Amino acid sequence: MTDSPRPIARERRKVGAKTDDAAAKRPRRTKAEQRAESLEQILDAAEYLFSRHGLYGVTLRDVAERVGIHTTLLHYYFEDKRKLFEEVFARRAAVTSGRRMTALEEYERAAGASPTVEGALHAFLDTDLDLYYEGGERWMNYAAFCARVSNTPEGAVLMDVHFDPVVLKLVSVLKRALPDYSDEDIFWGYHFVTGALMNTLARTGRIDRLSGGVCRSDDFPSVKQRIAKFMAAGFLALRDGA
Amino acid sequence: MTDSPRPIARERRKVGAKTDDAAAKRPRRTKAEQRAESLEQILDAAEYLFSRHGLYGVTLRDVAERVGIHTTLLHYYFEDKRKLFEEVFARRAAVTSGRRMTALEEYERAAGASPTVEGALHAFLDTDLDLYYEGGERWMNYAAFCARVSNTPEGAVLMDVHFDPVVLKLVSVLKRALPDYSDEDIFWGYHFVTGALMNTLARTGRIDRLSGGVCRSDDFPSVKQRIAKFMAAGFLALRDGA
DNA sequence: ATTATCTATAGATCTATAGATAATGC
DNA sequence: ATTATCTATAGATCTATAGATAATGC
Repeated sequence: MTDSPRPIARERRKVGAKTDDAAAKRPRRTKAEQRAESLEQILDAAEYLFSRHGLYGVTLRDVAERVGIHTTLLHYYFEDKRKLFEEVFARRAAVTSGRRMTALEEYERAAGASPTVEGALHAFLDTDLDLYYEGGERWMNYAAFCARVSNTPEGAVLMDVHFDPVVLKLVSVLKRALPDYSDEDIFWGYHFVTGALMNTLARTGRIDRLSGGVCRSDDFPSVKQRIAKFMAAGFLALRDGA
Repeated sequence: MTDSPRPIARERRKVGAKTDDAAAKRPRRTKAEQRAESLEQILDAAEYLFSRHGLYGVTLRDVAERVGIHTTLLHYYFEDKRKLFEEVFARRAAVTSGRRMTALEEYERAAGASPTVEGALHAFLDTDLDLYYEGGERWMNYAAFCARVSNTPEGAVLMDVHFDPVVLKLVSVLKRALPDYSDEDIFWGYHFVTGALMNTLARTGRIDRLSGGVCRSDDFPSVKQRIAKFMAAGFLALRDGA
C-alpha cells in the first residue's frame, strides 16, 4: 500500500510525538468527543483506502498509519476488519437512502396521479449525485467505495441490506408511470440505470483517458444533466415488445 | 478463501496421489501439451477466483490448490502474482475485442452511408453478450472478472490497454450516426452503456434478489433483448439540449 | 539434456490478544 | 474508576527463491 499520505481533514496525532500537539489539545476534549473523533477518522481513512484497494487490498496497518494511531486501536473500536468494512458502508448509507426516499415521496406527491419515468429518475439519481458532489471529498470517497463494492458478490449483499427499500420505492413509482409494463422490463431497466450510476460513482478515470479529456470522471454535474433523460428514454423504448 | 472445490473441467492432478492418474496419462502428453494444459488450468482457476475475490482476495495458494499443483509451480510459469492477474485479463481480451471489432466493421459495411445508433450498439453489445453466454462457464467467469476489475482504478487501466481500440471504433460509428452531437454527449452516452454492460457481466445476484426472482443475473439473453434498444433511445434523447 | 514439478525454507507481513500506561470522569 | 491508547507478542499465512527430483526429448 503506497498511497500518498494525504492528510485527512482533522489534524493527525503524530506517532511518537504526542507531546506538543496532544498535550495542547486533549484536555479540551471530553472522552465522548475523543471517541467520536477517533471513530470518524478511522472510518474516513478506511473508506478512502477501501474505495481504492478493496477489502483485501487494505491492511489494518494501512488504516492505522493513515490516521496516525496504533493498529491495535482499531481492534478496540471495531470487532474485526470485516466489521470495520461494513461500518464504513453503513455509516453513510442511511443518509443517501433517506434523502432519496424523501425525494421520491415528494415527487410522488407533486406528480399526483401521473408520475413520469423521468421525474422518478430525477428524484432518485439527481438527489444522489448532488449529495456526493456537494458533500466534498469524503462523500466522493464513499461513492467510489459503494461502486467498487457493488460489483462484487459480498458487496451486492450489503447493497441489498441498505438500499433495497429505496430502490423498491423507485420501482413502485416506475410501475405507476408505466402501468402496462411487465415487472421484468422495469427491473431490467433499473439494472441498466444502476450500472450507469455505479460506473459514474467509481470515478476510475477511464472516461477521461478514453475521451482524451473531453469528459472527466469527477464531473458529476455533467452526468446529472444527462442521466435521467437518457435512462427515461431507454425505459420508454422497451414498450413495443422488448 | 473457502470456495467450493468445484473441479475445473480438466481432471485435477491430485496432490500426493500422482501415481494412477498421472502414470496413466503423462506418457501420452508431450511437454508442449503439458505446458499448455498447466497454463490453461492455472489461468482458469485464477480467473474464477479473481472474479469472486479480486486480486488481493486470492492467494497463490488458493489458485494452486484449486488446480491441484504446488504453489511454487505458479512462480515457474508466471513472474509474480500481478503478472498472473494481468495474463488472466489479457488471455481472452483479444478474442472479445476482435469479435466486436469485426462485428462493427461488418455493420458499417452493411449500413453504408447511414448507420444507426441501435445498429452500432447491437454489433457491440450483442456480440459480447453472445460470446460470454455461449462460451460457457469460463467465459462467464471472465466476464465477471472484467466487470469486477472495471470498477477499480488499476483495473480501468487494463481496460484502456485492451479495449480502447474497439471502444473508439464504436464511438466513431456513433459519431457518424449522430453527426450533430458533441463528443461530450457521445462519450457520456458510452459511459452509461458500459456501466449497464459491466453491471450485467458482474452477475452478483443482486437483481435476482431485488426482483424476487423475476430477473436472473445470468440471463444474458434477456439483457440482450433489451440493452441495445434501451441505450439507443437514451442516446437519441440527448439531442435536444442535454 | 531439457523441461515440468516438488521439497524445504527464508523473510516479511498480517490479524488479533493480553496486559500496561496515560488520559478523562466524578 | 473508567475509557482511550500504546507495548509486546503469538500464531498464522503469504510471496518468493534455491535446489532437488521426475518426467519428456533426441
